[in-house]
Amino acid sequence: MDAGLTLNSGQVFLWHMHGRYWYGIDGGVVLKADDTGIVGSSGHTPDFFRDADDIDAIRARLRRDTSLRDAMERYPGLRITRQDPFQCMVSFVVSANSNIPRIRRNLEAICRAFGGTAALDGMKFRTFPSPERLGGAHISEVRSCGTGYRSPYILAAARAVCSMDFEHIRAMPYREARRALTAIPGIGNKVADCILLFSLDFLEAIPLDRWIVRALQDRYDIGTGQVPHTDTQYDSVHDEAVRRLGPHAGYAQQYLFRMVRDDSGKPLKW
DNA sequence: ACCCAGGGTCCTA
DNA sequence: TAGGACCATGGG
Repeated sequence: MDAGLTLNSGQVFLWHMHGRYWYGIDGGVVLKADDTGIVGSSGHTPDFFRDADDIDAIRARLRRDTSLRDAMERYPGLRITRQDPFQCMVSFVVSANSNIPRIRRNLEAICRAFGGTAALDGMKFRTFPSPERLGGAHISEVRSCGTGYRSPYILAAARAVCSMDFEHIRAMPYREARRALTAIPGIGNKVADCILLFSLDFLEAIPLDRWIVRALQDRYDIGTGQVPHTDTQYDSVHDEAVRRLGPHAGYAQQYLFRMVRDDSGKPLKW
């Protein structure tokens, strides 16, 4: 497992290197990681790097595809993360039409304004706020985190989560789970797929952003290369991609995303 | 002064 | 159901 690669692949935004370890916020706790996995925590220790997945079997299945074989050879240590669902939800609401350095700044501001504190290895951190704390904030307080027109969506998400059970969604069929999330204002299909893939164990979720839809068109002749604009278009592209890439298409998506970003001249920059 | 950023929503035909 | 405008903000 390559922690640096995984933590800098557009899945998480609140991780930093201190010394020879990575430290990151995952909900109410601080996690410590290296290439062996999670090696410390201020609280509980989740399966953040999805060690329970049979990664060899997943990679063997994906290797049947030429593009993915290339991507997996370039990024052998890349993994999907299993994040705190509420933090993941807010992260990708914030990500809409933004860029990674700014998403990171916005989320750090949210932790600073509303989050709790935790300590690990003698360092102090601000953790991610609870849904109740963030949902109880005033819109102007959220706006001061630099989140612009997404600010009311952040509040809507936090308040929705207060009367919602992520475990209930985790147990639903994929399409139904995605539907439950897109019922929340500010969460469309792409953001819902990020939440499902990165925090709720839906490995068939494929976040269809501008980069992935281009890659699916270029490499597989799936879709038009334009970002899907309606549910019908999104489902059509998603269904065809899963048919082509299999039930772990979410992993495939992450290898492709990393590769096309690196090859674009606009590599992921932290 | 432009254009773009891991989009979503609302309006129109 | 498909196409367009608009949305705040910061960087190149």
